[in-house]
Amino acid sequence: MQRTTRQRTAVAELLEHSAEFRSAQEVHRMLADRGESVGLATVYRTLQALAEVGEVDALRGPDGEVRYRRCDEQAHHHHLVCRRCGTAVELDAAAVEAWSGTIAAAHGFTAVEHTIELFGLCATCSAADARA
Amino acid sequence: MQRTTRQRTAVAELLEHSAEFRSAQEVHRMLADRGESVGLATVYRTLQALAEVGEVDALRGPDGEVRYRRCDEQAHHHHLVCRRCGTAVELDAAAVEAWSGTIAAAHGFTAVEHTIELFGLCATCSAADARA
DNA sequence: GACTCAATGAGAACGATTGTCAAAACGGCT
DNA sequence: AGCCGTTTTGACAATCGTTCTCATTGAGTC
Ligand SMILES: [Zn+2]
Ligand SMILES: [Zn+2]
Ligand SMILES: [Zn+2]
Ligand SMILES: [Zn+2]
Repeated sequence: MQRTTRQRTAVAELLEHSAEFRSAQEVHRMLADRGESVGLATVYRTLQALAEVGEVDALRGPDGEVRYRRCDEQAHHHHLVCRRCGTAVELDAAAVEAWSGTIAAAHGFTAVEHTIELFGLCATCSAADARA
Repeated sequence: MQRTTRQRTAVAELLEHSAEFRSAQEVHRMLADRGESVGLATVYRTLQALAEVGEVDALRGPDGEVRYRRCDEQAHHHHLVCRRCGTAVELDAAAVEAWSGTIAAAHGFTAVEHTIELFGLCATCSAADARA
């Protein structure tokens, strides 16, 4: 049976209060800074578990690192993510979904999945950039 | 100045005759098997260079590996890729392009880029799977 | 052929992620 | 509270893709 441990609680807690996408390494470091140190391997395991259950969303950034975040929307959706600070906007892309399904079928592909994410600089980070 | 070497020719040549997305590691192995051995570092450098110039398209598969392939379409486009054999279909997604641009602007994001790729099993691989 | 400088490649270094396994900690039970 | 079987943890090693280093090689030029 699934047990409730200090570590799992700490990780879930952190994501709960974070609006940005965070990598396992970041979570690990942030918890350490906060004095709630959790083993790196455990952070990875916990995040993956949460993602599998659908508790959190996972996506691979342009740099190849996988990032996680707890989304409001439970259903399938995509994101517009700030590549600087990780802030994300949840997108409902019904039109795009339909498009991908149709295209795939038209080419005889099965078991189709898709990766649709938008990366940019959020308003805040854009402003900061302009000032610099 | 850019020099023409046996290695660069070999890599370009291989991509030229391959319809599938190939990773650097795969290219390196394939060349070795074919007797045209090229250093791994060189393969990486060459593929990246080709990608930068737009000679080939690069995309990161679900497993995190970057794959390259020479596409017919020179303009910006996306793909429907077989996650088994790497075969790819080039997609013209004007509608999706417009969508991503509009969405991004609506949220105040700048310098927006997008990742839009579809992965599945091509007709051939689907059939092979069913038989097994 | 001689010279110069880009290119190569073997191997080390890297950074993210996964595997290992003995020790620590839950949770149910008494 | 104390026991116990099972789950979890975490320090550390191992993987894996990719990048870096730097001595050696070779393309292009005269
Ligand atoms: Zn930002
Ligand atoms: Zn979708
Ligand atoms: Zn296939
Ligand atoms: Zn596009």
